Amino acid sequence: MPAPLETCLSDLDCTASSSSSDLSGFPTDEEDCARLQPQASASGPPVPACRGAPGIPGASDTPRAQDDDQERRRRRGRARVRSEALLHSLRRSRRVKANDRERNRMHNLNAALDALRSVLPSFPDDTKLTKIETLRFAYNYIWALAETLRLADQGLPGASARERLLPPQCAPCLPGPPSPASDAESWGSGATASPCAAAASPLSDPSSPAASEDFAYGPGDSLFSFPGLPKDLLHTTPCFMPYH
DNA sequence: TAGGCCATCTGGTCCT
DNA sequence: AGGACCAGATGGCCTA
Repeated sequence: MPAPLETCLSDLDCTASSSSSDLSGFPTDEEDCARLQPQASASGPPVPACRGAPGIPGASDTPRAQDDDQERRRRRGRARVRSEALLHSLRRSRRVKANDRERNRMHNLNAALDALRSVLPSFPDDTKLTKIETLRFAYNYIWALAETLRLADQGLPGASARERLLPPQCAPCLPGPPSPASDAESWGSGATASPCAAAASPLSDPSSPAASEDFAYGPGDSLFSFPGLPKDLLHTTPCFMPYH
């Protein structure tokens, strides 16, 4: 949305240039004051003395004096425009700097999100998790990995903990190292694309993120999106749920 | 065309 | 004072 900024800056440039450069050939305000009000400069700063010019006795008595009066008024106007432009310019430059920092900050934040996406199970090339999906997915992914470790530590006999933890159709949902081919298929871009969405399992662990009101099970469409997801729907996706 | 997502700008607030 | 952080506003792009 560069237009407003550019417009603003160009406006500023116009204002600043028209006020700081002497287009009409008149001297600066300070010069005006020093020259036109020598009696005032002795008792105070030139500019305030100039502001008081209309109150000077006999200032508008003659046509010549009236011209001078008008001229002073014009110069005061130009001085005010100049000082306002200066202030505006200062604020403007600070704003531009702040905008730049903010942009950079958001870029860093996005880079961090990209880094997070890169360590999550991969998706088809043309699907990119949104920011909120990335965060929710990461939360659940971490929870699932931790749960896997926890149950594995309990020393389940026979099949591996991974196989014990998940129904066969959900095994791909807990990937080891991200494998684009298989994980892309298993995660898919929507709930219906994932085999995990087909099976049902009771939600038995209240500490599961799946039990939280604010988290989804993973990426994709309706099944994965909170809030407002019906509780019974929450219980239909076994992925990342404790499974016994 | 409506809705979702995103980038950017902006002003306010807090912190150093 | 200046920077970081935050939330609201706005407009562009994309998709169903």
